[in-house]
Amino acid sequence: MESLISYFNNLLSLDDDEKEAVRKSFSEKRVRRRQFILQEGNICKVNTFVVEGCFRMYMIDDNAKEHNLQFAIENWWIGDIGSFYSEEPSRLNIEAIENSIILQIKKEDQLRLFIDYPKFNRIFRVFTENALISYQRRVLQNISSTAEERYVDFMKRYPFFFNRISNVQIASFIGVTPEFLSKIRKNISK
Amino acid sequence: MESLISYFNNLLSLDDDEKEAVRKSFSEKRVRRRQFILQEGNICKVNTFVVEGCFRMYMIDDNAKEHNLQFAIENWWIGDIGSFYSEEPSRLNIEAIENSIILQIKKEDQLRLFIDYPKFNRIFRVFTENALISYQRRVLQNISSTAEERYVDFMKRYPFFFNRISNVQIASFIGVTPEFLSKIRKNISK
DNA sequence: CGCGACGTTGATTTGCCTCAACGATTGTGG
DNA sequence: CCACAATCGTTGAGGCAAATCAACGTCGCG
Repeated sequence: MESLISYFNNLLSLDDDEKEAVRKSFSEKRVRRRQFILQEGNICKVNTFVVEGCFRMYMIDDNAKEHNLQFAIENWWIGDIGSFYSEEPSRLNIEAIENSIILQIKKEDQLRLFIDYPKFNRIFRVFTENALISYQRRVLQNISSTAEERYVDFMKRYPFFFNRISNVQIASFIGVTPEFLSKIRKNISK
Repeated sequence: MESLISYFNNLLSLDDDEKEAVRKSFSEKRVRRRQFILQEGNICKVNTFVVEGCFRMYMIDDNAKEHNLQFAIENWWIGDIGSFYSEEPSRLNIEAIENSIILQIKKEDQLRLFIDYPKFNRIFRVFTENALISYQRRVLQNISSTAEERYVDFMKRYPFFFNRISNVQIASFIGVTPEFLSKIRKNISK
């Protein structure tokens, strides 16, 4: 829990009331590798902060293929924000890649936090802006780069995923097959 | 200006003070077709609301090819949010596709608005969330759909762009060449 | 009028996928 | 602790989606 407090505190310092509100609003949970915290068809009712561990969020398409939209490790947020706000069933799945510890807040508690402590409005606005910026960059990259360029950029941008996320998962994230990623890697290593 | 007031008012009703603050914070501008409101290398210092007209935001890649990241028409926002917040030079261009009328707010005025009238924090948070959701969907679509599926979805989602944005621009948005889009259209019309 | 953007078509090339096979590693249950 | 299954990473042959390049008619605009 204290890791979340200090995460917030780094963005915008919190007073004791606000810290206490955070402690009351979030609840801790442990999940094992391969467990799901969201499955397709369900409404995403919580926003999740990763204290320890690793997750992937992905969609299954009509041909039963999985496409990773996002990973999340320590101090990252994860959730289907579309389903969370619209309260419609999600098309996404969120699965633990490692045994993990998370902190979750329910929608109503988050809204309450925004009303009672406006500071969190600002914090979450900034957080959403940063996510938006990174998705924008990714759209641009998808429509303008080759698979090799996307892979090189991925490794440069997220070096800490090395040895933590398999190449199968990385391939799915950058939008190629594992076989082709293998050929890319072979090609680069020369 | 009143179109912006009623845009805000629809999301979260404004009192007279807040309306006045909006009038003071934004300034109106007219731009002609082919004029730029942001060019690569400059810092994006303003957030823009389109009152009338149409814009496209695009990147030029190393092979001098243009890639449209976003369009904006009446009641849409446009700007390079990454450059706006980081104050680093933008890699994007924003060009008027039609003669247009816009309302712009400078970064410092927007921050002031957030501080003086917290309601705008919430409004802009919601606006950013919606943008994030749509970029997420686009990333997923780019890594999971064929060009034809992306085109069909584009036309269904944005039917009001029909006859307003050329196929060259649409092709660039969905990430294909104009020649291939032409073949897709031929194929669909059967 | 003439020029430049647009939309289209065809021929060719290429980036990436599909399918099949294999050894190496990991994990799991008996 | 071993045996077996499952997942992973890799390689190769063949195929398909989309890019490239070139050409041409149309249209709006200066």
